[in-house]
Amino acid sequence: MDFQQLLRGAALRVTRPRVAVLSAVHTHPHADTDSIIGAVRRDLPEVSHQAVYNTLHALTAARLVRRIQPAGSVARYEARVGDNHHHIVCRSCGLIADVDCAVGEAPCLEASDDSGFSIDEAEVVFWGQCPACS
Amino acid sequence: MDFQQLLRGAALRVTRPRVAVLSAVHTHPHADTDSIIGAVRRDLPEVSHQAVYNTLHALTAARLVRRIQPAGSVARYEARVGDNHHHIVCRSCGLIADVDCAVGEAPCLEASDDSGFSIDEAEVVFWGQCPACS
DNA sequence: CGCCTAATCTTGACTGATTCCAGAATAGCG
DNA sequence: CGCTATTCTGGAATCAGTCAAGATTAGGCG
Repeated sequence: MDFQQLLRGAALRVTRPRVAVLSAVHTHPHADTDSIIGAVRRDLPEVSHQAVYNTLHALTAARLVRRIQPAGSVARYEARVGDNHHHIVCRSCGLIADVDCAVGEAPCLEASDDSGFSIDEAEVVFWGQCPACS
Repeated sequence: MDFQQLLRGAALRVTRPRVAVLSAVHTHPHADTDSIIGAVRRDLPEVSHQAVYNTLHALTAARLVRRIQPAGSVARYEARVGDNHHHIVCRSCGLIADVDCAVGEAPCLEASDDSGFSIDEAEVVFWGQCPACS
């Protein structure tokens, strides 16, 4: 995966921290910011946490990563973008798994009554117990 | 609405803070903890924030209220329980509206592949712009 | 190739929601 | 009415995330 190319394609400057963050998100799907900082520092021990926060925001805005945040969790990031898939979260250990969207493009569901809102996305989170916890 | 009865029915002790919190959640759907503290203190100016946090947890565990927390938001609470409805959240102002679930009982959706999880709930959050913001 | 400037990064303080804790108050049983 | 476990108060602590100022650097331009 050519991360430099991905960054350039999104009109983002190529810096070591950014490449490392993008790489870490690809390597660790659903990781929280702290884990990403840890992963990045294995390559670049000097990166500040602020640089990682900045980068994650920039990458999210550029749609190179997606931010997910199940209720009660800190922010997590994944590199799988553009396919509108959903997630299963384990109530016990917090493990997150991907679920393909059976319906297709976002928004994949119609609201029964949209209260006048213009809807652009339907986010689905399944809750339950993972195999290890049940 | 007889809040004392609701509390007793859930085997919870009836205290002034609890009645006030339960009442506030009924009166202010989707309110965050701070708003609830404010509403409660209109009746009981001396209530500690900790009592409100404790009570909200107890009420949530007893299923007398439901906790919702769209990504990027603080915890919010609503008294509408047991009907598995969903929510629309405005990306601009954070306004939340209820959406009836078209499908029925929880979990109202099947995951295409559950990865071995046992699923008990499918939470749907629609994202868009509310009438005022669009 | 090297300069220049805006974008990015480092450092460190700060915020705000939530939790933790110890001691005082109280609901509700007997 | 008194007892005890539960709940409440007050205050400190935690933790993710943000803010801000000054140093560094990517990448366009000559």
